Amino acid sequence: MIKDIIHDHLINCLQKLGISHEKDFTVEIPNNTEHGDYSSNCAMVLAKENKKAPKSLAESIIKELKKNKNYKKIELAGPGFINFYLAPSFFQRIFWDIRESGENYATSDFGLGEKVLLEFISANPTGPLNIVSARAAAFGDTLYRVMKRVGFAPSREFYINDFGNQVDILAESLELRLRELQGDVIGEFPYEAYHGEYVKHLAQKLNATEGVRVFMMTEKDRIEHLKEFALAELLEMQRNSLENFDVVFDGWVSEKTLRAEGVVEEVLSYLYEADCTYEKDDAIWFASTKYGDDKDRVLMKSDGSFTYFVPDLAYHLTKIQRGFSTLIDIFGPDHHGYIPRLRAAFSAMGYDEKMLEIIFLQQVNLFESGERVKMSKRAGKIVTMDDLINEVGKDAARYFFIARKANAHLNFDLELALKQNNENPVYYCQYAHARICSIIKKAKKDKIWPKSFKQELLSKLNKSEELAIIQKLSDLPELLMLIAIHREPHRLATYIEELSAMIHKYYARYQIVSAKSKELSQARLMLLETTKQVMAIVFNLMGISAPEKM
RNA sequence: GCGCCAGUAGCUCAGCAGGAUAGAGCAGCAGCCUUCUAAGCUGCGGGUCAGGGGUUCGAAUCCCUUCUGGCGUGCCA
Repeated sequence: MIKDIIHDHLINCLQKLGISHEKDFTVEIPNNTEHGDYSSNCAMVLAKENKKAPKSLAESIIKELKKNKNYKKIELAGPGFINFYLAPSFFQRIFWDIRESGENYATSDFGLGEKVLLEFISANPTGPLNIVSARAAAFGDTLYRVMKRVGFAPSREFYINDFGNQVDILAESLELRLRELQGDVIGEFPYEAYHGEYVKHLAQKLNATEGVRVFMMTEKDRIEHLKEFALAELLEMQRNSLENFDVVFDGWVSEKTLRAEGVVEEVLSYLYEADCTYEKDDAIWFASTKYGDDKDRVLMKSDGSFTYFVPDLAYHLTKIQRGFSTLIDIFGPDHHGYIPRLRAAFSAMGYDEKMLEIIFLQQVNLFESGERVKMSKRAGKIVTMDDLINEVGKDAARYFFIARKANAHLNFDLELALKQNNENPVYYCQYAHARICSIIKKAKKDKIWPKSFKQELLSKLNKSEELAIIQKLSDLPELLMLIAIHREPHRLATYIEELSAMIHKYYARYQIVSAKSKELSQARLMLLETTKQVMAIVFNLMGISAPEKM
């Protein structure tokens, strides 16, 4: 990476000059192009420890730096910045490296194979996935893809909450719908029950295959049977929705199975050993306040059943037991009260709570015609993930979900996502890719596309727009590392928009295919071909398609 | 009340973990298709970075505080 190369040069010079460099300094791309291609603050940062004025320090560093031919110009500017203007040949060499890397460009072993578990969605299996789940799916999956590319060993998991109250209510709701179908008068549908149409559909399906036989079972067997049926159906439904969204999980972990395997008891015994449990009001409590929570939490309710917390904690324990050293939970906006107790339990069991990392996704508001679309889960009036994908398509949905940072509310404009014009950033970016494809097609038709691009063509790429595109391409490896470290996939969207803008402008300003000389055309085609490849890499990370034509 | 998150152009949002004159898209106005896709490009206007204090060479960015909005504060999940 260019920044690293410059940073290394600087360190070299500092050592040669005997300048102490305890403090870290940076090399960055200035936001003002008049400040060079790259800029370093090293003279200002190191001034104090060397007891020199920033400017005089900078002057001696620059004198030494100028011996290197990679730079066209090096300037001292402002309060002591060192600004670097790179020689075109330097950019051209960088570009050639990017080309040679091909599809492997911007892969690295940066993550050192660290096992990271990404848990996301983990919605109740009691209905279709909603749009917050869709956001979580896009976010989690893209983060996964980026982390994998830069050398982590990430894994995606979905925790199935297939035990307990909600599932019981689901079974009861199904039973009522079934009885309805068989002509029973059931009166008003209970408030707490699941009102969604999908329950009726399940009932119809079951009625068609099993009919009255369901009611010949004992009540206990019947409820179990209904539960199993509904869970299997709904899980399949959720899995399908996710597949349509190009999100595939590496593991689906069932709460019910965990309970059967005894992990829950294991967790309880650890908490008990840590001497942080007690009994009160017929319930068993976890003294989480000992570890920073603001109130103690119930582990076992007075009716003898566990709270949601205990099996979930057991699940987290299995993550550690399976060798994951970083556990990332991607939660919806309504769970942050839950974190202190999870952390407290980690501490109590002797694990470093820093292993546990929580990312909160804020809520999603749908807008249509400038009006907020109101949703009500209780009344079964929700816009589901499937609805959204059917309406705006996978590409637009994934793009818009990724384009916002996690902890910001997301206003999803349905009309905008549907627009096939310049107002819609998804199309803007995909169009840039399609444009390149069509230029390449034309070049092949006009027979100026070479069998292979010769390295000598590089010197033809010297327009400022061309060098800027190369610089942008060269940013990607570092960007992916930053995205992985800071868990910020939204930066992919910013990147692809900037790159796309550069391509559209380049297209408008320069003739590619019928440029004055064949060599010049080929040089530009070479640049575009590589840009296309880099764009495809980014689109793939975002899980959206890279269309050849639009 | 307490806790978490947010507040940047008319709107939707970036801002590279402290850098130089705060950016982009949309909306508004004015232009550009006999030429590789006009789903594009060019130009113009638009800001008390919610307010106030602090830290330092330097703050939208870090600390404190006030205000506004969202969410949470179950023996629900």
